[in-house]
Amino acid sequence: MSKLEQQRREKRGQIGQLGADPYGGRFEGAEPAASVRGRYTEGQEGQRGRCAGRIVLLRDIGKLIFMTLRDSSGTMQLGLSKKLLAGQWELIKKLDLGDLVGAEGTLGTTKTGELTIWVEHLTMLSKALLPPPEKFHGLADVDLRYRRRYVDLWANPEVMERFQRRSAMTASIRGFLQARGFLEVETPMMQTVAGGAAARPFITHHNTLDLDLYLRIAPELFLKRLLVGGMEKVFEINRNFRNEGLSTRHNPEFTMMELYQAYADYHDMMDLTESLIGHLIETHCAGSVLPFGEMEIDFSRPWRRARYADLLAEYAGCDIEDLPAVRKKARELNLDETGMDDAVVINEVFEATVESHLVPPTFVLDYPAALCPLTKQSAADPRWAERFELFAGAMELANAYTELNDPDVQEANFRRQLRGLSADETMAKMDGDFITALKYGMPPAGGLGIGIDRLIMLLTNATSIRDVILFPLLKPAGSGAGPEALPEAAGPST
RNA sequence: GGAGGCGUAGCUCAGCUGGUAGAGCAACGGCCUUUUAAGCCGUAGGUCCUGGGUUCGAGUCCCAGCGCCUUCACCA
Repeated sequence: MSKLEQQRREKRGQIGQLGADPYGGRFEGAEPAASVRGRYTEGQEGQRGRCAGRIVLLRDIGKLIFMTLRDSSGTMQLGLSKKLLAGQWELIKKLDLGDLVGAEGTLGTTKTGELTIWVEHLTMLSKALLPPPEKFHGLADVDLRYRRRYVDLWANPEVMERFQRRSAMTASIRGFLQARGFLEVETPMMQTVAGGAAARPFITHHNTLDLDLYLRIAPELFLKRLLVGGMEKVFEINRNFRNEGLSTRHNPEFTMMELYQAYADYHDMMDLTESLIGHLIETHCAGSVLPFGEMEIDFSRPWRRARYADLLAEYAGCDIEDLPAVRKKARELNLDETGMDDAVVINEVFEATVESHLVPPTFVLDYPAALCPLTKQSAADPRWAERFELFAGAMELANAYTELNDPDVQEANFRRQLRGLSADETMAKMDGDFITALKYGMPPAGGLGIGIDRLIMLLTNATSIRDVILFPLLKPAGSGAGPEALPEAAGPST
């Protein structure tokens, strides 16, 4: 145990001896600091304030102490005068940076104009045994910030603000969809067949049933069962799990919004996507041109809609129908195209040449049908699937299509995908019950998936997905994980 | 998994061609009733990520490992 912690433990004991509970209790009627600030009228006598929060700055001038209290809304200065608080002065002298306190008193300003609660009674709410990070630089070590997000959130106020904005934005998404008649549902996260996307799943096990289960990689096949069941507009916002590499754009568990609308198609989904994200930007962002790292992204509507084949011609310089030319381009890009399906080669070239250019929001539409086993082919030209992906900031943000509702074509697509692939790489595993559902008749429908974490990244200018996920996946730290590792505290599981 | 970078006091960081470990903040003692990164005087605080090796001598050089960051690979 560090010396600093020992000192704080001693103070905790002394606070108890002074008759105060170092861990406090119910503290009624605390008002957010920002709200007090908002209602304060200068010069008007008799205004009172009652706040609770963490001591983040402490200036002890002897018989007068100033503290800066932080709550989730902002900060409030406390002025503690020995004259006003003679009965509590010994207790007040035991307070440390990081402690949680409540305070009530009259509001006023200091001669430098800072709004201050001139405290008449102070309540001890919780003793911090560990010292907070440095007051000016905050917690800067990236590893520590993720591992101890509970410190990061108040040591770096912009972190708190970003997650508050994330919460407000997801609330807006729900409101937007509910206002349009979409029903929010929850479908299984543990599935016996991990379908609806091409990704390696996590495997878990149910003991009583002695059953291996997969954490879902997508909710798609269950949401479409609900279309069969008669829910005409459904959505789900929830976690997907993909057992793949980590990057600034990938976390193994991530939040996806998927929605399905009966009797619609991918053009409807494009319009819906544009108005949903446009609405979020209008509601939660300053203007429609947003900074993103080194980039600036102009979200002014309407957004560009470009055909996949046209973008390939524009940036790769080859005709999607001219397969030898596409393969030649692949070799120029150092892609090993031997043994690859034509459609896969095309997509590799697309990803290598086009995606990095898609900084302004761009709908890429009409994908090669072979890449889209769950998508309805274009009636006009079956080589293309009625699918789009939305890119912004050179990042894939959304994926949508006109849903395939022919059970026989769906089953054939599943079988084709299963062929020649190893079990853990299977692009879409056969889901017999899903085929059964389709045989009862699924309405023609448009479906849309939006990666919520990536959307929040773009709208809050976070270039790493870890900055929009409260607890991103990290390897367990070694012995240096924390001085507070308490192996003896591992009690029985609950 | 490959490549590059980083790991030093509770926190933020210095530490040169190898020569007994440094600062600021935080802490402790003292002074101070309008400070706001408060100020002044004094004191204390180290598994230099871990383990090997080279050397008279390693925070520094070499090897291996661990963790994080970036990037590539993987990735509907």
